Amino acid sequence: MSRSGKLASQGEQRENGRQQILDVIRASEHIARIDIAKATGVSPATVTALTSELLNAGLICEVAPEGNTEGRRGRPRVGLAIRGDAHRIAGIKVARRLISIVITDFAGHEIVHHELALDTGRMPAQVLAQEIHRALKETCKLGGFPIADLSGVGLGLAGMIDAPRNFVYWSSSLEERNIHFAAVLEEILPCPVFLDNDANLVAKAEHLFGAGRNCDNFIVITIEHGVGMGVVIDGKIYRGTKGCGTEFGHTKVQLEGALCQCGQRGCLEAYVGDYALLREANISSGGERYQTLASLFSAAQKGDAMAQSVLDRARRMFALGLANVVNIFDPGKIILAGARLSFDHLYSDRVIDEMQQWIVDVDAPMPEILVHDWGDLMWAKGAAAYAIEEVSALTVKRLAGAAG
Amino acid sequence: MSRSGKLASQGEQRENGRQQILDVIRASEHIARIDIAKATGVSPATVTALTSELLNAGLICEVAPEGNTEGRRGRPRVGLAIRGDAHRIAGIKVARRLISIVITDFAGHEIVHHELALDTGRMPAQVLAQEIHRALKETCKLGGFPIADLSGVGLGLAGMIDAPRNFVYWSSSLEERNIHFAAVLEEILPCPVFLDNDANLVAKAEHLFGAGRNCDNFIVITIEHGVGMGVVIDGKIYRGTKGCGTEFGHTKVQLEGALCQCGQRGCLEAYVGDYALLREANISSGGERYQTLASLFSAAQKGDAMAQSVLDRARRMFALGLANVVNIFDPGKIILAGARLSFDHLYSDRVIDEMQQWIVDVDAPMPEILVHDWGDLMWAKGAAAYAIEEVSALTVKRLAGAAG
DNA sequence: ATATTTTTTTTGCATTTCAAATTAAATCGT
DNA sequence: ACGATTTAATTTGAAATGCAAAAAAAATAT
Repeated sequence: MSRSGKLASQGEQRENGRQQILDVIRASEHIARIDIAKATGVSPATVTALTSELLNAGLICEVAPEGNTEGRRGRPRVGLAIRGDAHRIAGIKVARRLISIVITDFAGHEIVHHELALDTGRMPAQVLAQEIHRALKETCKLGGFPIADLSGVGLGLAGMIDAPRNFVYWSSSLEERNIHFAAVLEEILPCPVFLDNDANLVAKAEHLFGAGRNCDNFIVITIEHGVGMGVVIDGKIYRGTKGCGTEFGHTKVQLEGALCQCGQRGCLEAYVGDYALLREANISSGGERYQTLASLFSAAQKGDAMAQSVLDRARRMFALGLANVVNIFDPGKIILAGARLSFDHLYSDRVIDEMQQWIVDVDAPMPEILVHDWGDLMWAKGAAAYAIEEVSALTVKRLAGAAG
Repeated sequence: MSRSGKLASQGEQRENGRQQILDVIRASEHIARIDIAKATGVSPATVTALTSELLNAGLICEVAPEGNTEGRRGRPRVGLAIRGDAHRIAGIKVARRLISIVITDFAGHEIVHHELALDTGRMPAQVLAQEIHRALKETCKLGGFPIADLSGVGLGLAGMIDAPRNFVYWSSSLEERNIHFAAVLEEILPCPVFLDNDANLVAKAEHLFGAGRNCDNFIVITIEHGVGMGVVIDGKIYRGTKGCGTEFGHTKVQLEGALCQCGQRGCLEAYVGDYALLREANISSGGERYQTLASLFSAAQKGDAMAQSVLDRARRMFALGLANVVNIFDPGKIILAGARLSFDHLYSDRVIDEMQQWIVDVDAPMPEILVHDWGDLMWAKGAAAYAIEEVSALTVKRLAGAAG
């Protein structure tokens, strides 16, 4: 039922207002109170009241008015911005044999980053927690502040994760299944830990700081070892009922198709993932000719028909998967995120053309499709973005409790 | 951004409260004020205030307290229910050569229904509007009241429809493309018209009156001539950015696959739709052996290997499509809606088993999958459900404007 | 009859938002 | 230079709204 909002009790309402204004400020670097009022529909009087609370709490600060201050009549507008010093936030991504960490301020600006090799890919929760703790301490040392300064840690793991519950169904980095890993970490870290699937984290980062900044309905496709998807609907990550969300990489694109690393058959990932490409190419060539994607690409460019056909199939399968996503979600925007190198073969005009041909046709423009190349720290930054949002919410909530 | 609600201005807030309470009452036939308070978290004082407004407006009425009134101490609870007399609502479904109409009261109880043949399947908007007007007048006559008594009309069309804008991109019943068909109808009808895709309407009906009554996250799959899907997320129909939503039937399940009536290849519908089954069976048997689905089914039951294989493939494709929906949406419940007969072959333990095998695995229960057989009037009832909800919202909004 | 229990309504208060008025801080015009 | 004008931010006062607590209502239990 319920077409629009619920009735909110006074406290909640105020909390919502504060959070909403904080969000608007974060979405635009600098913004004057009058523009906050216009953007939110809240009256200027209320904006003044709410922003002064946020100022008091130290979450935002006044800055010089934006750009063309000259030539404007009237009282000059005062810019408001997130106060970076308010909090230090860590974002952590645990990959197969690597921990990447970014520490940012509350405005999302990077303070320091660090990477650390892991001996093994999969380990017990206690051990991984210790490794993370160690890596985090090292990173803080690099930044020149104690670990106790951190207000929150965001952590991205590959696997099936119920983020609202901070619960890991399964992760390729952990030996245990069904474990509250955030709780394990919180025992040795001095601040709250927020856990999520890595594709969702990238979506969060795009929404807070990236190509989705002024868009509340979009989809992020991540291509790394596997294929992931993060779905933002009405400004929120869509996670489904179990909280573990949207398994684009394991949607089936072929009945009884290729074997996937998840053990099932016909998964999209089993056609477009890097391991899948190499496997297919080596089977077709009857040997171990290709050790890296790069060698496969160059063979194709040199005209090797077999290499071309392997990449070709991957491209078409990817276009098909994307078309299905468009047919099902009708998103406003699709962001392909990842290290450009690893999916150059999957992003070309031919993919777009093929995809278009499979999209149910209406007389309306196709969703915008764009590539956002973040580099190696993409995942860690996403984790930081998530933690920033959660710490924001916590702080605002605490504000609501304390101040009147 | 914005994790939870927005700040609502006073009027909106009250409107939300009224709407929320009306929704709770509708969801439970009878309910006492104290239980509304418990269900919504609103204080009893406010529930009294809001319900008295709704009573004054004539939208709800007091009824005898529910069941076991004996043996309970204390002041007896007074049941509240939707006042059926408040409005008369029509739900209309235009199928290929048939208009079905249901007229219900405001509580969703059927008053009268009627069906009318159409000479042609596709026609100009003006002509279809006249036909609908005529059919509606006849139906009202059957019910013994003038057409002017109607407060709202819900209309379901097959095709691509942007419901919030009441806009038809394309419909198999209309010659025109890109037309505001609701506006055409409203010129000759005495009440507002609400237009939607038929699968969404069924989802709305399930949510208001059916198997989704106490569930805010579920998916409805409809199987008729084609295959449709309605997605309910957080209690609202998900429609995507163009408003034309979720084209499950045209997701691609096979690269370069079977030809679909939409002109594209590999659509799910082209494997499981009734026309697709007959086509495939007749091609395989090299003739025109099967005129109806029933004959194909009976051939399969008698052991005809070819017929079995056609049905078998449909079943597996359907399981694959369902699995993808589960992998992508992770819904709490899946409702297969339609005339049972037409998809008995698609609903069996084997489908569930195959589907399960393709669902990404977590240690959590599968979504509940259930069949809801509505009979022929399913679509029209769905249209009525939609109109009831919209008329509710309009009335509550008007209340907010008028009363204080 | 009186006490007890439970639901509903009333009362009074605290909060909150907004419109309108006011103040603040700049440029424009002469 | 100095008032007029313009625009932004703040203050003020009024209206609304939701809730806790108290009161009233309506039943059963003793």
